[in-house]
Amino acid sequence: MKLSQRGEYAIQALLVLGMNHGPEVIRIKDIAKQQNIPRRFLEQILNDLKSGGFVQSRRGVAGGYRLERVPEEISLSEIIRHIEGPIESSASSNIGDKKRNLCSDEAAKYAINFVMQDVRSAIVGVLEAVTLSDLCRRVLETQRPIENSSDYII
Amino acid sequence: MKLSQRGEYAIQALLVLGMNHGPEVIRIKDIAKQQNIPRRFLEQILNDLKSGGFVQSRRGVAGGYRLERVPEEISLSEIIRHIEGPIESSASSNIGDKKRNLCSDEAAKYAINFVMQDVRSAIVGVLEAVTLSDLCRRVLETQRPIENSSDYII
DNA sequence: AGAAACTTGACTAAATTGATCGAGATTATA
DNA sequence: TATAATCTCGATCAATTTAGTCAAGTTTCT
Repeated sequence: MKLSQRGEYAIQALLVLGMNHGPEVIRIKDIAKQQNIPRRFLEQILNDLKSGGFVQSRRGVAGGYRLERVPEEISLSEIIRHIEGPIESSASSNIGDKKRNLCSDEAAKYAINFVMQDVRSAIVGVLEAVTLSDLCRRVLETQRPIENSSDYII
Repeated sequence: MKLSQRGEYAIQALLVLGMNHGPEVIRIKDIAKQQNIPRRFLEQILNDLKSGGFVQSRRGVAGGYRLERVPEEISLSEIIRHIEGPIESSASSNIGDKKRNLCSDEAAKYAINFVMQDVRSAIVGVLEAVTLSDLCRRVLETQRPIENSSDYII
């Protein structure tokens, strides 16, 4: 399971918007600079996120982007599903559930697909449980240095 | 998580060898025909599986392939890891565990990567638990029709 | 009016994937 | 020993996907 560059950029951008969640918008340029994402590419991605209902945009001079929903209600699975395409489905063959009279390659594919469904469920299970807000919290923890103990203040 | 064609073919081929596990070898040609896999492509794949220690080969007129290990001891995770490359790793960035003084794009990537590690663990967890022999059993169940009940025998 | 920003759709380049091919090496067997 | 059948190895090719760029447009603030 590898996240595409596009997917990673999308989450990074949402993370920036999540960290600065509020009424004001943030410019593409600033997100691109802060996260080191090619600006033109990011334009595409944000546009895509907009059509997915994740962000709102404002045009014109004071324009930019903001989240359309609160970070607590955006799960990673939604984001990835929208950017990378459906995680589940991709049922390699369109063998329904008949489970009978399959020639041997169909039988093999069916068995393989069965396991892959379990894999996909496991993936979704993890991603479903993580929200944008969870990610933001983790970023905060990461960025904020020690500051809690063992600093000798005379 | 999508299995590449190559990966699916590899498992199909191993499945054929697993279903016919024994001292005799099976020809590429037959596997290709039975599973409807392009022969030349399958040659590549079986060669790769050989270098991975999954199958043995015999050259010459009565040549072919057989499993190198018993199907009970070959897990899907091993197969996929060998064919598709490492599932875990792929740590997008080489940020160790320092977790301090990261600029904001590194902090974001770090947080994302953290979740993706969970995803990979979940994937491996599922695949680790399924052996080639499990898959063979499922194929048998699929292929063998009803025959157990509700067939009125006068 | 003009500058700053998002919007849209086409376009290109590089990487990956799926597949094919030819020539070689090995081995049973007639 | 000749030969046909089979695996082996490396190159090559075409299609697809991915990453990224660009130009021309629309909107909005001042």
